[in-house]
Parts: sequence; C-alpha cells; structure tokens
Amino acid sequence: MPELPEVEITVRTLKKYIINQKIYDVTIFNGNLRYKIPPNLPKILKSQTINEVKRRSKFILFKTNHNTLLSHLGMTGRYIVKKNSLKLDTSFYNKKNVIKKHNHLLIRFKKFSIIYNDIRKFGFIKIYNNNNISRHLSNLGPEPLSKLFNYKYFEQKIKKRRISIKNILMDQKFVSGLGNIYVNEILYASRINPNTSCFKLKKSQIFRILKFTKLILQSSIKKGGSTILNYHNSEGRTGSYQSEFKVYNRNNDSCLTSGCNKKIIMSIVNGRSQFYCPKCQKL
DNA sequence: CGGGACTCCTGAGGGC
DNA sequence: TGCCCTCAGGAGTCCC
Repeated sequence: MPELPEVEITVRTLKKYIINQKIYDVTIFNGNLRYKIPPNLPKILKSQTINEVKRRSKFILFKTNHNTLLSHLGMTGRYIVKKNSLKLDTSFYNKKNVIKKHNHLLIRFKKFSIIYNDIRKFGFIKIYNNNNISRHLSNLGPEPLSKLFNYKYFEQKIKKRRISIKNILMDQKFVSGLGNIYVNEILYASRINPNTSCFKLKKSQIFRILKFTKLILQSSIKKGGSTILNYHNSEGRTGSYQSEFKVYNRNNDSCLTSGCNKKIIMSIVNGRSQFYCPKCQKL
C-alpha cells in the first residue's frame, strides 16, 4: 500500500535510471487501470526525453519538454526497472511468451526499461501537456514534510471542524500523502485517539501530530518504506519500516509503551481499519 | 458538514 | 490439499 514514503522511494530509484534518458518506445500491454491508459500515449512519448521525475503527494510525475506523465500507484502499483537485454526478457514474458500477469505498461530507454505493474488495477497513468498539469494537482493540500504543514495552517483549517482527526489526516485536500497506515502510527506516537474531533484538539496535541508526522515519514523513507504483501521498490528491494509499526495490524497485541499492558483495539471507521491503544490514546 | 455505503480489483489467508 | 468466503484499502461518488 504505497503511501508517501513508498512513492518517494520509487521516485528516487527511478531517477537513477531514467533522468535525461530518451524514450525509445512505449508499449501498452493492458490499458485497464482505474482510468484507461490513453491509447495515444506511446505516440506522444516516443522520442521525448525525461527531464525530471518527481513526487507530489502520492503521485509520480515524469516530465519531458512537452508533457507530464502523471501516475498513481493506487494499492498495488509499482514501477519495475529492468536492464534491456537482446534476448527475450523472461521477466516480461512467461514460458508461453504471454505477457506476465499485471504488467500494464513498458517504457523502453537505451539501457533500461521501466514496467508499470499493478495487481489490483487501482493505480492509473495519465498524460497532460505541461501547461495544464498544475490544475490537476491544485486540490492537493500541502506536503506533510514541507514548512507549509505547520501549526498556523493546521489550526486555521481544523478549528471548527467536527470531523475526526484520523479522517482529516487521510484527506488529501488537508494534507497530501498520508494513508491509513501512517495515520494510525502518527496518532499512536502522538497519544491521540483517532476518533477525536478536530475542534477539540489542544495546541500541544497539534504540535505532537506535526512533529510525529514528519518524524515517522522521514524515518520510513530512511528505511526504504514499508513492505506489506507485495510492495517492492523499483529495483525489487523491500523496505523495512513495517517492522517499526507500533499499532498498525497489531489488533489484540499488547501496547508497546513501557508499563502499558493494554491490548491494541481495531475498529472500522469510514471503511478503514483503525488501530489504537485505549489507555495511551484516551478519548 | 460528516460519516456510511458502495465501486473499482485480486490475492492472501481463514474456516471447514 | 482444496474450495469458498472475507478482507485489504486510495479515492471518487452518492446518499442521508
């Protein structure tokens, strides 16, 4: 489940291989994603050069002189880097020469290729002209690691809201890049119950959320993100931050705060599982 | 406004 | 070993 750290790792890895590289050709294996891959994508991208690869929220932006390829990994999307080989690349094809399951797109450069693979098809790939890409990202809130995500912004945005802190942290318009896993971890580290209404938050609590948001995300990026089920980075490596999880997926396990023996509680709110310690995160 | 239900999708994992 | 069922969740939409 790629959230900000996993997308950041993906972008950093891709950069190493495709910056300033000319696109030789693009092949759509299977255009069925959340939105259909534009059929004219290969024609548009052919012979263009990737000038920049960057992350905004959980989106990946591949920039050329004219266009921006905008991609979201959804739940199971990933970009895989493969060295080009003269031989039929067996990682693209299975024994019967059929395109491997879940490979959707192939972008070939001189020495390397990147493949977009997505099991559950919740991700997408869109293409824009550079002059109109920004309005497609204009609804996004500030980056959680930026200085824009600060006390003044936070307090201003939430002071009259009755929405729970868990749900607003998941709202990409409020802050962009967090998902269910990291929000659970941030609230545990901050000692705040996920059901707390925003307007009830004290100043000190807001400061804790800001502090731990930045701390946890940075720490996860350092560890290569989290590997759950099938997340691997573009070089096939796994992250290790999942071993740092304090509450996520620890239903009925003991709280890890020293001196606290309470069991972690799981409940479903807004269709998402939330995990918290009833003692450390009192309402 | 806020939360609930539903949608897309497939594989993992539990129960029997 | 096997089948059936449920569940996971980002993000959008619709509804009350």
